[in-house]
Amino acid sequence: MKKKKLSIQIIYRKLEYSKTDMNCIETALFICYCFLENVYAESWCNMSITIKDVAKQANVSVATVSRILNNLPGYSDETQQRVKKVIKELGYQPNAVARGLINRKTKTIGVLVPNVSDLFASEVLAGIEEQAHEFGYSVMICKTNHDGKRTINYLHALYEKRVDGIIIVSEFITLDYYKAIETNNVPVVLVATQSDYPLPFIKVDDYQAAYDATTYLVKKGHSHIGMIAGTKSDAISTTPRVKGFTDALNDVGITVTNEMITYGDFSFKSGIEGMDKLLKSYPKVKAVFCASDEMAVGALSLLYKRGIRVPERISLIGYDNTATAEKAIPPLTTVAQPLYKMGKDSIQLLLNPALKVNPLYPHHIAERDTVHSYSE
Amino acid sequence: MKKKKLSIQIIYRKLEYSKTDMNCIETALFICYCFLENVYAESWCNMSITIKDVAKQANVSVATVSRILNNLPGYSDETQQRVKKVIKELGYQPNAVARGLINRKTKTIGVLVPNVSDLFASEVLAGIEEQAHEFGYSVMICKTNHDGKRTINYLHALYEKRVDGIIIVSEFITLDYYKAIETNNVPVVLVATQSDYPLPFIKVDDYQAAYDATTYLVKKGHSHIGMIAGTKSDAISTTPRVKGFTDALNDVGITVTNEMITYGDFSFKSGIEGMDKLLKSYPKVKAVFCASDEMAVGALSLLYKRGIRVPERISLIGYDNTATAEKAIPPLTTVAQPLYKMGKDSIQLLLNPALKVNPLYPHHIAERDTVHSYSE
DNA sequence: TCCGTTTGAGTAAACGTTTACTTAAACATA
DNA sequence: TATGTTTAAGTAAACGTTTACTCAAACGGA
Repeated sequence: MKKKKLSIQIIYRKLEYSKTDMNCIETALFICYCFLENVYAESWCNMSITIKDVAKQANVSVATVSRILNNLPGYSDETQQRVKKVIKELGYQPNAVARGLINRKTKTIGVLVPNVSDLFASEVLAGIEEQAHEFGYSVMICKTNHDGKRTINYLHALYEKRVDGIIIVSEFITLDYYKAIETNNVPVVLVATQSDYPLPFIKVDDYQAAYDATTYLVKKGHSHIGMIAGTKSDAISTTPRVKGFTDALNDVGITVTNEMITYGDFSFKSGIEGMDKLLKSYPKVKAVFCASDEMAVGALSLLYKRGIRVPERISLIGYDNTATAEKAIPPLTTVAQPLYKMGKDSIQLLLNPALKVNPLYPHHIAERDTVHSYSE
Repeated sequence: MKKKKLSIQIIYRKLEYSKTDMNCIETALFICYCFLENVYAESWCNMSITIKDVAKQANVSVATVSRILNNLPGYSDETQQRVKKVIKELGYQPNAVARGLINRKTKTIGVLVPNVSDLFASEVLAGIEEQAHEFGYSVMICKTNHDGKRTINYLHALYEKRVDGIIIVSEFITLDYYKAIETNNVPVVLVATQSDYPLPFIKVDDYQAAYDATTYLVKKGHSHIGMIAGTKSDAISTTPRVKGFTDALNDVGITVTNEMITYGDFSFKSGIEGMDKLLKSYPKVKAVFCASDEMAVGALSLLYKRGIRVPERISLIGYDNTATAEKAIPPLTTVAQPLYKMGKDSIQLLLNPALKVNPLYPHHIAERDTVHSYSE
């Protein structure tokens, strides 16, 4: 224990600095104690075992230990054995923070996602996590709640933490976001969204998928088809789907009117409301294309409550093929997106930008029991 | 561009080192180029703006800049203004890695969770993320898949990354895990699980909750009650619930036999199978207590397929009150756990271990439409 | 034998912060 | 006028790695 007189000035500074510490009161008291006892002890810092300790114990330089840890050449078998033994004995764990500082690589990637607790996002997330783990990366999640300010904050936090890449799921890229992305040159990949700014992305062809879903209904003999679309202002997930729906019907000679489309926000609740509105605005409706499984299940719920049989009276087709779809009663026919795979692949693309893949992922219709067929 | 002759030795070493690099081929080629051109350029390291640049630009020392950044005293208003202006102009972003190295705090916490894509875990996760964000922490997710080896790997990875705390959700703590937890002195909080090892936790009283759910059915006039339990070996989530179920029936004079209980794994599919088995082993069954909402929905599905009306013929009560419950048809009566709040509070407990809260969180029965009442 | 290469190391300078300690000037008090 | 305190800084040493460069010994070929 080193002894040293602490001057008033130093005590003052110490107290000021200690304010930034979480356990400020304890620290302050400890410092006061040190002052009174005229003792300056560094005993409160609990050092963990570093590469230096290993080096000392094994009688080699830190460079050698580092080389052994990183499988670089430059040591004899004997040295290696000795060092590895010491590492095990001391229970040495390398400090990834120090490593990150010098390597400028943190082996960490950040994920921005509107919501963690919905099945769409969490399925993508599961894929992301899986692939990241396989590549030895950790993933930081940031729940944006579709809040612009929050998103920008997260973006900055991720840059400060020096993540090696960022994945943005289902989020519209504003100019602000893009500016932040552009200035920090950290790779970004978009999943289930797309931007006019030049950013790599992975998503399904929403227009085509909507077109196909609608055509599917037509092929099953439907002609009075309505749509419960997503958030009206959403240029990524609503506009193309509405257009796909409209075009598909136009192409078979059906004119789409306003009464046939209602807008929600992709949620269960908005599915209930949307179905209710649709029933009023378009009473002849026999089949409904819902822009999300959640809304489809909401619709299902309302129809059940009203005693309207699905698919006998009204057919329903969803979008996403989340876990909800197969668990619905009756099981929901829906447009399937390969969410898990999209998540996995986004990591691949992020870590290997050279990899030029087709950003448009294949969709298909998962046929279950909510679409009635008149065709045979 | 500095010029310098590269010796063969150095080239050799450089090439060896570059193997550790992701883009090894490019690096190697670049080095070869340098060799051929007899040029040694450091141009490939893209430096970002550091505190030194700010200091230089503002004509102060780095210490002053640091103090300003951290709101510590020791500078005039004028200096502060000048420095802040420079910070903005240069777009300086502090390096959290360097900060973490010296502070031994990374403002990051790790979350171990069996699965990200189920509603139970993701609801807890949402709470965790929310509270962490409010406290200025980032969260790293680790999907364990209930795999012991993978979990240990994650634990080590988190320690290497020097997270400030770890939250473990729904995972049984093996001796191995505990050893890892014990040696690294990083705080840990358990959510929706519990251990014989002395670790703080937050969960619902499973025994009592199961007891209450069963009693609820009894009070509604049921006497032929079955149970679809979880994984048989699960001492945390199955044993107490089975015991609660058994005790509740015993207490009203009903003897519980093996045929009245079937075991699954909490999943939708196992709910289907469980219901099927139960129907055979205990044909008189009129009400079923399911140990998860997923299984309850599975049961619902099977009953629907068989044309068995819920709740008229068979009543169902679930467990968890995940989002599935309210979206089921009919909406599922279930035992509600405050998952989101448990997630939020786990962060509070982690960051403030002094906080001595009751680890047993309140449950209640969310009454919906799957339990028939004979009582009036 | 001489010279170039390989092997098995070591030394020390980064990486970008924070902060302990120092210092000079200004201010306050007796 | 001394003396002590406060203010507004600066200097330099950490933090725990990686790695550029150095070096001596061993080796190999002509």
